[in-house]
Amino acid sequence: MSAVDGKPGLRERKKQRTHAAISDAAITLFLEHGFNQVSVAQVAEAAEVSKRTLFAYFPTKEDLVVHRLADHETETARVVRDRPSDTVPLTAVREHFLKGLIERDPITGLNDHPQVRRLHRMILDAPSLVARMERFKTGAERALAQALRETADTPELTARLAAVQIVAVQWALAQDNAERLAYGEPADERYAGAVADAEHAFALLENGLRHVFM
Amino acid sequence: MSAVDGKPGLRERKKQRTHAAISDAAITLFLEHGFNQVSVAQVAEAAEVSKRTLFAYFPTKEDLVVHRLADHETETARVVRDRPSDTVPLTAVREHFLKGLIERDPITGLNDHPQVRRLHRMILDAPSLVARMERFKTGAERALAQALRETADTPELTARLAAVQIVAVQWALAQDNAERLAYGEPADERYAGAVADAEHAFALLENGLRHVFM
DNA sequence: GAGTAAATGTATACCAGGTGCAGAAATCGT
DNA sequence: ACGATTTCTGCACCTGGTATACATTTACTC
Repeated sequence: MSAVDGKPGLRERKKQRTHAAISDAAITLFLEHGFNQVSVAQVAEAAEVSKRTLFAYFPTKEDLVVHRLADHETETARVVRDRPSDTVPLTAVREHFLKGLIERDPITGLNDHPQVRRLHRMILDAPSLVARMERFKTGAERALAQALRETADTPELTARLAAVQIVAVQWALAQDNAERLAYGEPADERYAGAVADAEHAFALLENGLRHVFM
Repeated sequence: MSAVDGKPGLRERKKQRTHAAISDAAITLFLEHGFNQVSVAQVAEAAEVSKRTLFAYFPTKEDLVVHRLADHETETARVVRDRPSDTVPLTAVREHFLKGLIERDPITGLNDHPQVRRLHRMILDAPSLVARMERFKTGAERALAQALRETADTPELTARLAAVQIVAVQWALAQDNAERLAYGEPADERYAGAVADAEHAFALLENGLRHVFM
């Protein structure tokens, strides 16, 4: 058990290689033929691994795709936690999202690299993957609610309400961007609109729906 | 096709009876033994129907449970559409939700009848059912966004943003109520708190998160 | 460096949800 | 009552996922 060693040990390295091999084989096949058109058995064969081993690394077929986003699940929560002490949570989240737009972070929906777009399309075409993304969203809500409670000592319910609103809005923005790129609009061309929409959305979050309806 | 006849025809009636028989058998078995512990084959047998026929009526196992909520998917959208002309959408939704609390509408999470609570628990215990509920939520968002666009001519993106916020908040409120009832709190005792929380939540929607964090 | 315990991997058989198909049975219009 | 049309059924089949029992590899100890 060499946990803090510089050398992770052969076993560990081999595991990582296998993990990557399976994941790569999966993504490659899925992108080429579609998620539902490729069976896990085929993925296992392409990765030169038994089906059972595949399921030892990835609990479900969907995880073969979604595990790459695992870090993003707690991203917003982390942003809130790590914000400067003179910054209010919502501002930190907005700044982070705008930075994501600049960097064309795929999670903002504003990345038009063919790989990313094909991945996006693949997910939308597979209901089980869409469902998985929803679960992902729920996880983000929970993490954010906890971060709000702990760093802005927001009361329980308020934290949950704020969290679901913030996550839902970010998600909607990203979906809107991705949708437009899927339609063929280049990211660079969309950028200005994406920023404006984000500003609008976060202003809505801050000021409420009052101004919309009245 | 006798759609408006008094006589629906034998075929139609039989279909409805079969539909109900399958659904009832499913719910009964699921409540008794748990969703994952009962196979669709068992449901089919209990309903005296072939497995193939079962899937002709319900596309997936989850639908055996969720089809009962189908109407609720567009409920908020309907409320917005049918609101009096001098009422703003958010107000209509709030009033409707508060009315739901009074009536102990299960969708508000404030119904503590044993049947309802067991159903709720059953759903939470089955990941695939939870996933299905999320999809349900997404449907509600879309329907509401459209209603907002059409009856309050809210611009596309704004409508979507408002819709996801409203749906998310209602959902959070319902979940919070249901959670407390699951904990053993009687609905009548919870009622006052539920109303206060709902008012708080809708005020948040109206006035924004500004007052929370600043 | 040999030997052993622990961890990983494999083959095989199995279960459950879901679909395709061919034909039997019920319902409908006339 | 009769043919046309739906609906139901049984069966075989595919796929995702799991259990079991066994083989292989790695790591640790002396």
